[in-house]
Amino acid sequence: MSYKPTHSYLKKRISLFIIDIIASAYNTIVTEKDFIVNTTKPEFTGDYTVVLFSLTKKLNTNIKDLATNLGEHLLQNYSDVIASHNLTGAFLNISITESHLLNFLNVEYANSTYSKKPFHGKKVMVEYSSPNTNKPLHLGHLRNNFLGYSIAEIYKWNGYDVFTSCIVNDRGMHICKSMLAWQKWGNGKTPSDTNQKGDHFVGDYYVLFASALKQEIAELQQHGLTEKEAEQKSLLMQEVQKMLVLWEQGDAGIMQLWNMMNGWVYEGFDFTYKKIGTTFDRTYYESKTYLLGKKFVEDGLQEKKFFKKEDHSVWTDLTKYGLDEKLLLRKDGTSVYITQDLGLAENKFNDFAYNTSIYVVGDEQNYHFQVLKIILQQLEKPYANGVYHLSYGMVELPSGKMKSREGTVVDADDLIAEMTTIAKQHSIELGKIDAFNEEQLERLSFTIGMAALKFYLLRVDPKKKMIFNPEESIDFHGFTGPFIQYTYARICSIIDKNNAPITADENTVFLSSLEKELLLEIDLMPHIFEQSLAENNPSLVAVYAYTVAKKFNAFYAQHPILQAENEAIKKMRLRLATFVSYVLKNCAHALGFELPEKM
RNA sequence: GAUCUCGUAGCUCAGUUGGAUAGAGCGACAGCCUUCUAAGCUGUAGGUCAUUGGUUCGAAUCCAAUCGGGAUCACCA
Repeated sequence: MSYKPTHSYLKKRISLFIIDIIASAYNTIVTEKDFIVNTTKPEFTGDYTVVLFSLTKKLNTNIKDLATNLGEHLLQNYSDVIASHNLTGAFLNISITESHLLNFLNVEYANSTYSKKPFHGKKVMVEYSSPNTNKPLHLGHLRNNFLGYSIAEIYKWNGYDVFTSCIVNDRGMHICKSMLAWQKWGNGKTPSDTNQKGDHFVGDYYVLFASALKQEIAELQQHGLTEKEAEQKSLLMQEVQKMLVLWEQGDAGIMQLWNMMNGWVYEGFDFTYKKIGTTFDRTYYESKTYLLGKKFVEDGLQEKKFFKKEDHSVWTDLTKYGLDEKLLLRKDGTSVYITQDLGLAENKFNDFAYNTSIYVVGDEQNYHFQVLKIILQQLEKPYANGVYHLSYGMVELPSGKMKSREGTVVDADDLIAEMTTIAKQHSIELGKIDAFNEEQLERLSFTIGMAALKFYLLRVDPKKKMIFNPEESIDFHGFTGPFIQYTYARICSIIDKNNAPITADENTVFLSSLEKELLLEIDLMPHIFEQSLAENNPSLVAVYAYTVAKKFNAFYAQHPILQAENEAIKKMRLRLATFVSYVLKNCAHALGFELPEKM
């Protein structure tokens, strides 16, 4: 009759019980996939429900016999967990014993790392953020950063050895564009001259180039050229291409310009990364990995896995995978995007010997990563199969895609500042933090604003695109980060106000149905984190944290802990509150935001 | 054109991988602050799950077609 802290949640244990019973009573092997265990709908009595349809078919028996049989065996063999059962239709509803739940609570409530898996040595590399050094970060990058950070934390929680990395796209055509623009129209100005963050400063020159190019192409089109022809004929584009070749040759002047401008950008990025709490175990630079990629292409060419066209460009034929031919090296010998990713994969494997390598990159690059994996397989790299693209949808505005050229980009720095300001206004209006000094208020506002922002971006399934309406500011009420924070702060205050030691016999306690629900919810935490990892989807954790917090608030709004009818119940509720606070804290940690003890 | 993807309440999103009468938040409306934090709680209204057909005990979920949005198919990254 004692609870064993196995972290094996009830839903799973019930499945295993049933597999066991069927093996002995029916002499048949079934697996967890042969039947379903659900949480029971509120209108029926019970906690978990086994759906019997598929089992009756498999066992060639009728529902009633099977239900009676299962029910009896459950009660006999697992009486410490199973209290009772009833059958409605083909749904076998099972109730969990109160003693099991109370034991669970009493053993685990003080376990601040409840549901955390022990280290098992499997290595995961998570690459995320991956900025371009030609423009500042925007809302889409924030989704990427928060996703990458969160998924790394979820892997850690599940016992993985995690190594985070960032690839900086610091070279290529787009970088040359902003360099050329600065060379032409910058008049030697620096970010401090215009009092701008470095990334914003450089980004402005990228936009400047884009509009100049657009104008030039429009003029050429008036002379009867198609858009594509115009782009090829464009003097600006030709200059950019020349600059790229010079860059790859290591031209001293170009390198100096490149280093200077990238330096400005990094300064700006560092500021933003620090704010949003993004860190990497290692930063890779495309400028340093692309040469290795070129070598791989040469290797593949030698081994006749790739082929060269008449103009000296190098390709691989992917038609047998249902894809097209793919360019690997341009005719002028310079490398393309995928070339550097080949080198990068090798570098990452040499540095970390990963089992799995996750790339957090937008879904517009699904094709790219499909191709990358195939090419690595063509090259017979041992790490090829571990490549996984964590593809996420774009963040769009109600009017459609964000476009930097049209000025419809939601800038990351601006948004962070705005969230902090709103949080501050709320805090002052509510008047709860009057005792705070200016610095504490600033810190709290930032913590709350960031939680709102992070939760907002993480609560949605990553693979779906999401719509952000700048007209309506991000909410601080309801299904939000601040709601989790609020609940946590309340619990802290409850515990704080009860210093008096309580001694009572726990066995006299009875759980209300809501408390039971809350405990069953907490019991599910290991399952949620496993699922979240299996799907590479932090939104499950966000939803979970909200559900737990919601249930806590719902019950304790009406049943005050400190006014409980007797000491035993008070003690039990304090323990439950503590347990909830740990769960919330761990969820928040996985989602990358802080929980203040007072707000 | 080809491939992929999405379509659920006025808006933003869930929906436990095929299970019972489809759920939250926001917004709207009605209540609740002399008792642990009202960034909260309780209630009401709001749905032909894009459409049509199929598969079966059972479909928002699987299959097909249609309509509608988006992405990719670059010597951009």
